[in-house]
Amino acid sequence: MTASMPTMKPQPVLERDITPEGGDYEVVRRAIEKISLDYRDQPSLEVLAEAVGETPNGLQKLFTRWAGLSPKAFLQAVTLDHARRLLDSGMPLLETSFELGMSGPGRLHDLFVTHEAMSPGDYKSRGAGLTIRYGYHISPFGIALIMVTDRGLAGLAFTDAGEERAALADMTGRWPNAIYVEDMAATAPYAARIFDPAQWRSDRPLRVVMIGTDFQLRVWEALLRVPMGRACTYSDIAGQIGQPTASRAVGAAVGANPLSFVVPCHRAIGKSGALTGYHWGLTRKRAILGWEAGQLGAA
DNA sequence: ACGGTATCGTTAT
DNA sequence: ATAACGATACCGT
Repeated sequence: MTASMPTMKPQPVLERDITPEGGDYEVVRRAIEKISLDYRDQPSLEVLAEAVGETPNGLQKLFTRWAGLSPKAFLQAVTLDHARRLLDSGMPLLETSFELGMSGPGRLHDLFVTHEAMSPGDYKSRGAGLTIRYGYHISPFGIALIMVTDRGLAGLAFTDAGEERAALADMTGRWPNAIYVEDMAATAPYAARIFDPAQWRSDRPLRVVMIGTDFQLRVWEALLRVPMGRACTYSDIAGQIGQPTASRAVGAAVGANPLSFVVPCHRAIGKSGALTGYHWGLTRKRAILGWEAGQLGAA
């Protein structure tokens, strides 16, 4: 109420949304919510359009522009069956044959990443001595909160309009001793390339810093090996890091992933094919998986 | 589909 | 120390 209310948030100024896909997400999100709510009765395009306040034609266009996938195809991509298919198709996924040291260049199948591990005991604890610059950017999956250090990308969170503050608190709470500076100019280049598949190339690897416990680091590194268009189970990862009975702990570690999307925690699903959960909302997980399916088709 | 239980890293007392 | 807590999985019913 008073003039001096430091917690009163200045509404973050978002980058102008030049790409249509970014602005589409709000509608897409509502459509996905509707779809997952009653996917059993396979809602028609008309019903869907009605629910999100678009014309059938408009929704069809918008959806295809966003996902590279028609609403109908997307609807299929959200079913249990499809999720199960993501698990199987062909070769064993988490082969140890990949060279992937604790810190050293690792490689993501799609987005290329070189990562540096920073376990809290190893470095100063809880981000002490670290300066983190952050900024909000429009992404295909809502607003992305991006955090960088001078060594590379350290955090990526998602949120929706009006909830930026909560996402920031969530992230800063993970490394409470770091110094935070809002600096959109520093984060914008990351936003631009992370969400544009055309820029995922090995000749320009994305530098990433992973801050977590040893266990978490092993889980996140395992995730980095899951290629786009595929999925693995929590117990797959447990087995792969040599602790086959720890699938529940793996779930917790996956949930603690500070680098959403870049470390593809959305590709971890239950053994039944159920999506089970996502820190930034199950709807977002569906959106990302569906969007990836569309990107694959476009290639 | 639902309920109980073994399991285990993390966080908070 | 220890208790509570999951984005699990498995076994009943």
